[in-house]
Amino acid sequence: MRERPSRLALYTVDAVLVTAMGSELAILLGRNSSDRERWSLPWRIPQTGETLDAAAATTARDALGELPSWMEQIGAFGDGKRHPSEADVSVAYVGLIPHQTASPRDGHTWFPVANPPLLAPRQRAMVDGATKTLQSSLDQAPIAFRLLPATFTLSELQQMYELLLGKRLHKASFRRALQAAWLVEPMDEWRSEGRGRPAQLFRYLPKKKRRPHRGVRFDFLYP
Amino acid sequence: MRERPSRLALYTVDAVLVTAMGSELAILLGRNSSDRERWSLPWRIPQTGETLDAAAATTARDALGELPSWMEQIGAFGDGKRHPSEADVSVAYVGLIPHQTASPRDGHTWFPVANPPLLAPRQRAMVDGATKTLQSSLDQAPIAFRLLPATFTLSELQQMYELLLGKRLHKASFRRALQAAWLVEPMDEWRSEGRGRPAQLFRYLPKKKRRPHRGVRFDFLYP
DNA sequence: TCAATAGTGTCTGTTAGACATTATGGA
DNA sequence: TCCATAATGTCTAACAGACACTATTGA
Repeated sequence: MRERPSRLALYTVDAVLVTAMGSELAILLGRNSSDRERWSLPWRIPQTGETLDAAAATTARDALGELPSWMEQIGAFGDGKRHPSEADVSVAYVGLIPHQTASPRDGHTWFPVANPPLLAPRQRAMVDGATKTLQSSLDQAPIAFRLLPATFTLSELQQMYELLLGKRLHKASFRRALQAAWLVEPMDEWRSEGRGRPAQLFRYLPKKKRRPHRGVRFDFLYP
Repeated sequence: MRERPSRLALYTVDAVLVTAMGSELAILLGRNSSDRERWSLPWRIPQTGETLDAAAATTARDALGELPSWMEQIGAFGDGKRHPSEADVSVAYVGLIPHQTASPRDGHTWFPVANPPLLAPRQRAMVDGATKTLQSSLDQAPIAFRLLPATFTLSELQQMYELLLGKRLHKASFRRALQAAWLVEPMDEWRSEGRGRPAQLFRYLPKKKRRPHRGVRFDFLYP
């Protein structure tokens, strides 16, 4: 059984590890150390001198056995909600796991992000924050690419975007925008998936390009 | 002199308070408590039971005498860099101050954000994070409006956007997009600024509108 | 052959930016 | 009057979405 956290630890680092399973996103949960009936996000009390980013990476590796293909801090959570540790504050990270190749360590399982088991309120907030972070940085960082294997079809890429955005996208528009962005390179491979014409495989290989200049957006509804 | 932080405090809450002074952004700094020759961001050790948001608000009020018109958490900073307190980690917030009406408390002064005095490395990173946060949520939240007084001209609003974005904007396009967003209401007042035709005053009053549906963007250059 | 999916060409309505023009005050 | 700024109308190129069509496989 995991050792009880020291009373001196006033903050933890928690990881929301996300992968795509079929047509939905999944997060990795482990058995709660104090109550084996319940589940919790992987977390860790940083060693002295350990950076936050390093602690998050270690947390992910301890739970998964491998490092996420992409990690980013979500923020600090601590609005009086309960946490498996006795820490006042938890610094949350979101991490992406490319395929579902990784075999979680003992006691860890993937759960659908839309329908997780009961979590401590603060961890519940972190999961919500993770999906929000992924959506909002979807067009600023290669989130979808980091959730896919090294080679993929354009339909798979579009489905990943649709999964992350929670809405359908227009096929021709999607491919036009993708081509203009110089992000993928076609391979000399095709993949046949049941019936229908086989799809060409691509890999993520961003090339130099001019910064897209967009106009101002006023996308907020209310204060 | 400010009391020395307790050795038990493992994290602080720091506030990056931003206002617009003329043609540049400014941040509020106070004298460092241990070395009066140096400057630092306002910060605070949260009381037990105090939420992070509440601690950030209190930090701002203690330094300014008033609450910011908008606050948001930037994230947790702690990559081994030094901080005026002995905390391992600092949770940073950015706050907006509408005009420069507020008179900072003793020992506090506004500094240009582009050219601040020497800061502790971790606080320097928080200031950079603050401008990045403002830029990236500029089209998701009424940042520019919260930096302006209650009534303003459209030129002032555009100049605020240009200041935050660091680039010039097209006047006609800016006003078209603004009108389509139903965010401002014209007043029955005009203001004459030196020569030229007087400008009509507006106030921020967002109205119901349909969510704008945008296509996918691939705005990142490299991994 | 039909069904299903990949991939592309064309059209159209919307929009961002360029440009020009009018409006209205102060010097 | 001239000049500076506000405010707006028109044109054009770019682009997003709709639609239709071709291409290529398995059943």
